Amino acid sequence: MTSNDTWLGKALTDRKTQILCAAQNLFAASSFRNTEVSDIANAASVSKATIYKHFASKDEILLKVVEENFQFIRDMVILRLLTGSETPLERLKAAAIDVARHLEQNKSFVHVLIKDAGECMPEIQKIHHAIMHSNSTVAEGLFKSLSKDGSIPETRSSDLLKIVSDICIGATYSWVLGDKGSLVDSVEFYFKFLFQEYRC
Amino acid sequence: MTSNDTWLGKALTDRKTQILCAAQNLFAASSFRNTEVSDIANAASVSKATIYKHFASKDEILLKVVEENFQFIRDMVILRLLTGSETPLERLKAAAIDVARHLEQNKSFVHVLIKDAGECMPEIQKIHHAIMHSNSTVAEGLFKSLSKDGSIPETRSSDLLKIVSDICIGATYSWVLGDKGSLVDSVEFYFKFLFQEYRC
Amino acid sequence: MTSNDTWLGKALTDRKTQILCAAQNLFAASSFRNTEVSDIANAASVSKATIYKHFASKDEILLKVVEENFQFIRDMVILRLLTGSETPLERLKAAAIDVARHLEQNKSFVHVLIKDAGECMPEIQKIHHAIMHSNSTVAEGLFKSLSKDGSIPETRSSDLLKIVSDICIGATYSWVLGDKGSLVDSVEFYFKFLFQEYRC
Amino acid sequence: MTSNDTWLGKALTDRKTQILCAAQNLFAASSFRNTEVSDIANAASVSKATIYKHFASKDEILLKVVEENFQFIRDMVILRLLTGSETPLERLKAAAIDVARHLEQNKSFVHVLIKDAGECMPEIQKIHHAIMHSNSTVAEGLFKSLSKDGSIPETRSSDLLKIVSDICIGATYSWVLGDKGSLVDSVEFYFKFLFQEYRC
DNA sequence: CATGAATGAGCCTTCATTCAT
DNA sequence: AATGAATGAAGGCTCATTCAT
Repeated sequence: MTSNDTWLGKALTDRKTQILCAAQNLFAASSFRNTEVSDIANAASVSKATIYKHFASKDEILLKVVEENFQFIRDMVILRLLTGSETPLERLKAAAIDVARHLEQNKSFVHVLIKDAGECMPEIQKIHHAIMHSNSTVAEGLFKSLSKDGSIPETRSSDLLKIVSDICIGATYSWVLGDKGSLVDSVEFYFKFLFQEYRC
Repeated sequence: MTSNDTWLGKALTDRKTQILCAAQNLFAASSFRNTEVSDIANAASVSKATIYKHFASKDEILLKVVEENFQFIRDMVILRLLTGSETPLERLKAAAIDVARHLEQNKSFVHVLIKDAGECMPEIQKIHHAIMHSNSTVAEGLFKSLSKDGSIPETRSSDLLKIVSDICIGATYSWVLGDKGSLVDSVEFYFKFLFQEYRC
Repeated sequence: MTSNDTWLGKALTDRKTQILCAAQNLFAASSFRNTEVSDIANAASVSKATIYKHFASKDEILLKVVEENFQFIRDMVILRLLTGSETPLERLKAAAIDVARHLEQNKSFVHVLIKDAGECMPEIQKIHHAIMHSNSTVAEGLFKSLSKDGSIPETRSSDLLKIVSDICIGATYSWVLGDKGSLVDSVEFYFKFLFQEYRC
Repeated sequence: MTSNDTWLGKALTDRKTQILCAAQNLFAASSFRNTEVSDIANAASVSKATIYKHFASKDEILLKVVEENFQFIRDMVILRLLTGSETPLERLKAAAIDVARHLEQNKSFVHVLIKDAGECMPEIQKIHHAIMHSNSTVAEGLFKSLSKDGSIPETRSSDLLKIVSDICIGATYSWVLGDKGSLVDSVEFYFKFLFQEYRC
């Protein structure tokens, strides 16, 4: 959980972390374009020159914010998919809910992602690809698990990943736009809807 | 398909339409931030001053691009939902596929929407709200139709709208990120998956 | 007197006069710099293009405003100085008061003159020179009159003209700045102060 | 005389003073309108951005030039009026001559004042009012002095102030227009003419 | 002749970035 | 290492002026 003195699990005593955390909040509150480097400097209580000691450019700050968040989430997902004694589908659901819970506690990152997608399309595409394609750790982990199992015979496992991924993306987008409700609840509902109650 | 001489059904002989069309393509190709007003002027074969005769600011150009596209889509959806002799669910599917087809032929607008979401969040939220809530024409049209029907007894119709909406948003996002495949196919697949083959 | 349908004695049915009158009022109300040609066009109820049929540039409009006003005033002064049966000093006073009265009824011209002096320094200098120096009609007229007379023996007549001129300029400047009081009264007071009551 | 390394008594080592001094000279040489911010930057040997660190806008530069000059002159007048052992009238004359001498050494400020009066009318009106009205330090100082004295029984002291003020304004205006002669000499001449030689 | 539409040159202002201290 | 001061490159916007109708 993002408390007042950590960001993605890192202590805010670290200059770099301070700057990234401040930047994320400002980008979320207005946008990358409308946030000046001096705003970040003020919010992080450092000088502009200090920022340029740690980051090569304003763009790099955004890049690092996105990279570190994505890395954090990927680690979280992989850990959840590959460990535990539940069925593969249950692990997928658990991973999705973990991510949803994390985003719910880091809404500012989602805002950054949506508002400034244009500035970090390559990063977004990279992780999207990394999750979706079978030569990625995430997808491989899931597919191997499922192939051992017999739970989803009618659907190819790559289709399943896409369905879950798309509906989670949509749910997240809606959640940010609507600015109310619980993302975790939405994701849980969708899993029930897709795989449990409404299915034979 | 968007031919070379119309934009959202309007003739490109109109100066304003020329400018909006050029702007949309440039915003999509790079981004709002990285597009200069003079680029738009060149692309639309008019002078900068002419642009400022038609729009109060650069921001307003983006706003109008988004507004006019949304209006076009809304009209398309409403028409499809409220007319025709199919069942309500079939009409919802048809509307979704119409939108998907339109977006597939206007991919540049989707790029603008995703890349520059931060610049037009209010507009996006407005239409999202307008579609999702029962006092809107879209939602009312669907709900009334469904209540007359008995097709989806287990699910509240507002849930249905949210499911379809979220999965379409997610599909659209993925489609743009992946930069290949057909959005129409995705949407058709999801409708089948949700409501036909895989259900009892 | 500037009534609603004449400007410096010319009928406002004439396009050029319409434009000059409108321009003078606008320049006075804000300033040359802050008045756009389109403002003048609107005020004169003509199009911008029509203005450029009558004047080569915006600068020329200001020039003509100043020139025509100065010409009008010069004619008025000369007529008053050279005709009439009063003593030369009385005629000088009468001329000064005539000018004061005219300016009081054309305050907008004084505003233009003060606000936009920087744009028409050459014209102002030209008339200032024309009035002050003995090879000008004004000065010659006065000097000839005074030399026939013996009224101001202690003062050279060019000094007298400068005193009267300077004090009238100062009075006019103050009158515009103070935005109240009567310029005619001021000028009359100064003539009394300088030449009658307070002198032996 | 304004030496090369001070402006209104302030060292030109100060950035703000450098900028104001450069601006005053440029405004005087051409005009506010025709002076670009980059001209000021070049003349002051700083960058445009530095100018905007010190002043909010180009307009503010002109405002400060006028304000600081007026403040300097007011202080000079007040000091001269209120101190010294001469008679009040002599002190008024001395103050007027001090101002004349200052302006003669700062002709560029007078040029600014006359050329760009339209841009700083409020400031000009403010100081004119401050000098002329009895609740101002300047006027009060003079009036109190005169009332103790019996030197000008025939004239109300506020009339006196207006006469002196107007004739000095006129003399200054003429001096700038004529572009030759000494302002100090003019003012001395007028004081003699008004109060000494020519009076009984 | 009158005009609405179009323009291009140019200005003010901003802001990411650097550097001397 | 940290900073305050300085900057240059660039962009949004304006407005006097022109031209086809």
